[in-house]
Order: sequence, then C-alpha cells, then structure tokens
Amino acid sequence: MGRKTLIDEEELISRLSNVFREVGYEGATLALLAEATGLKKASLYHRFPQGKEQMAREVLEKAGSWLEEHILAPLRAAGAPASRIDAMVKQLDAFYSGGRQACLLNMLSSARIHGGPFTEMIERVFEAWIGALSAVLLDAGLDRKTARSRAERTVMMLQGSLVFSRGMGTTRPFREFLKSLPAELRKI
Amino acid sequence: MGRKTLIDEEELISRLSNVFREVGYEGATLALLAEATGLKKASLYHRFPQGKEQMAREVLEKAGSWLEEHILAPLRAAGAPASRIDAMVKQLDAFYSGGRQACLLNMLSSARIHGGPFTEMIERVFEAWIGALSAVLLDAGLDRKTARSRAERTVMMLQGSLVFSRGMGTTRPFREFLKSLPAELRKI
DNA sequence: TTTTCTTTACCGACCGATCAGTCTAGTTAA
DNA sequence: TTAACTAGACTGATCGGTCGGTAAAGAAAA
Repeated sequence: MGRKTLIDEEELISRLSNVFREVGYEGATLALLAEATGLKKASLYHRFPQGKEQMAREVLEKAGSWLEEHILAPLRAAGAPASRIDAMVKQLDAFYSGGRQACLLNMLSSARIHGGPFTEMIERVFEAWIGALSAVLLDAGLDRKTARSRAERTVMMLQGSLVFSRGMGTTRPFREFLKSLPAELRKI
Repeated sequence: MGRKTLIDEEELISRLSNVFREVGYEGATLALLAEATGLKKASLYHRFPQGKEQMAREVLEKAGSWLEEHILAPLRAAGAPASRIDAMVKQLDAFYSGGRQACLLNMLSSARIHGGPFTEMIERVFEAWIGALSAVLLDAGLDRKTARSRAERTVMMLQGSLVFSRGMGTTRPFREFLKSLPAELRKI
C-alpha cells in the first residue's frame, strides 16, 4: 500500500551524506540536499519530518553503524592482528573514496552546533573507533598505554591526512598514509 | 583628518578570525562577525568593501603572515634544529590556544568555495609550512625524502589532533601531540 | 474485472526569518 | 571644514520549514 519511493532509504542517506561531507552542516542548504537526492524540498520533509537536523543526525548514525560493521567488527574478528588491520585499511580507502571525501566527524563538529545533537555521537564514534583499534594493538603485544596512544595517533593521522588532502587538492597524502599504516602499527 | 577607529586593524582581524575558526565560512554570518567585533554590519563594510569574502581572505592572509613570522622564520633561524623545533611548538600552542581553537586551513576549505579565493592560499600556506619544516629536518641530518615525509606527517598530525580535540571536547590530544613532537622529530 | 477506498510518496506554492550587501543621513575628530 | 567613520533602515535573494493537494500503489468492494 502506498506508492514506491523514488529513491530508497540507503541511497537517500548516502546522497545526503555526500553533501554534508562536502560542505558541512551550515553549507548544506536544503536546495543542495534536494538537488543531490532528486527529491524536492517538501519531499525531503516527508522523509525527515524534523528537517535538516534529522537528516544530518541520521547520516551520522548511518556512518557510525557503517564504521561498526565494516571496520570495528572486522577489527575485533579472529585472525592475526596484521591481517585485521589490512582489512581496516581496505575499508577505509573505500569509505573515504581514496581520500576524495571528507570525514563527517570533522565536518559536523563546528562550534555553531556544539552541545547540539551531534557532539555526543561524534564523541561516541571516536571513542568506539579508538577502543577497537587499541584492542587489536593489545592483541599484537603492546601494553595498554601505548596501544591506546597509538590508536589515538592513528585516528588523528587519518583525520589530518584527510584535511591535508582536501587543502592541497590531491588524494596523495591520504593514500600514502593508508599505505604506511600497516607497517606503522606493526612496529612495537 | 578623520577620526580614530574604535577597534584597530589587528584586533579587528583577530576577532574575525576567531569567528571563522569557530564556525567556518558558511557559519560565519555578518551578524556573528558584527557581534564579535563590536562593529555594526555597515561599519564592517566600510572596513571591508568586498564584504565577507574579503574578511575571510584578510584573516587567512594574516594567519599566513603570522605563521611566516612566528613559526617559519624561527624555524629557518640559526641554532640547533632541536631548539628551533621547541620554539615552533611554543608558538603553535599559543596560536591554537592550547587546542581550543581550530585551524583556518581546515575551516575554510569546504568544497562550497573550492576553486574560490581561499583554495590557492591554503595550498600555499601548507606548502610553505612543510617546506620550512623539512628544511629543519634536513639540517638535523635526515635525507630529503624522509625529511619531507616527516614534515608532512607533522602537519597532518597537527591538523588531526585539532580535529580530534574538537570532536572529543578536550584539548588533551592536541597538548599531548605538541608535547611528543620534539622527541618525535628528533629520532632519525 | 472494474471500481472504489486507503495509504503513502511526492510536489508547487507559500511562509516568516535571515542572509549578504547597500544607501543615506548623520556623528566625530583632526 | 573636511573626511573618516558609523548607524539604522532598507534591498532582493535565499534560508529552513509548512501546507494543501496530487500521483501512484495495494486492498477491498462491486
């Protein structure tokens, strides 16, 4: 009952995500979001009654569950730490389109909306990511403290390489970082 | 001839800079910029006839010359590489208010304005920064390639630590990164 | 089968508010 | 007296958001 959607939920969120990742929350106008999805503004409000904020929230939630499924779960899976890290690297390359797309965690954390609905989720995602990463490094034989520290540095380098890549207009820094990551994490 | 300004050029640029660093280009409304400077909108247009874009451009230019004067010049000065790096670290801590303030190079590089007036300058600043840093590392005995690579990694980690600090709502990651930086760069 | 009925997806037209930016009539100090 | 400076009222455009209504699909009724 009811007519079919022109664009299914997953594709819809994905298109919205691209916009937020490109121009951030304030830059993502409803006009841009409508254009990117092929739906008119009013239709977007049918799908997301709470408007732009809900869109960003669901996009961020989707990113969180994507991270959980494609990165953290494999990181926690059985197998040698090295191969688990290799798996993560491969997924990261896909997730950030080889460095062409920015990270939502950076683009949605502008101070204008600090204390808002994104702050908490951004913290949670960062925390989960570092937790899973440091668990792997713990498995690899590092002590708690250096495992945690190296996990944090990895996430920071990932973010930094994306910022730098965007700033320089080339994906090279991101790609080189990903390439160096397995060896980087392997050394004690 | 003419009366004195209520707020001098330097303070004015600094106040504008704070806004852009907090909320980015799209988030920085004229109302916010006026509030932050104590000037009314029309007065801002007297100081910056080309409007918001000129404000952001001059803020970015100022940041570039500040970097040149307080970071790159000391980096190129005489003295042991280690002490030059120590000097940079001290200045970075001040420039980013101990991790409380974001980097313009990140906040002004949203895709909405890509190809715009900031893109080129952002690239130039990144380039200059890495150039000066890798020159120091060259002085310290590293070969060209690893000096350049380590310089890039340093800038990326700086950016990443700022992103991570903002996302987590604490300055700890930034401060720890700065603290570890001298030792990090010292090792061959 | 064909005709309703119900439900859902979608959209054109509109809303008040705010956006960046302008204009003019002062105010202030040299 | 003059020119740098400022304020407030204004502009058209765009902002996020709302509304009444139409299009399309399956279910129920004929």
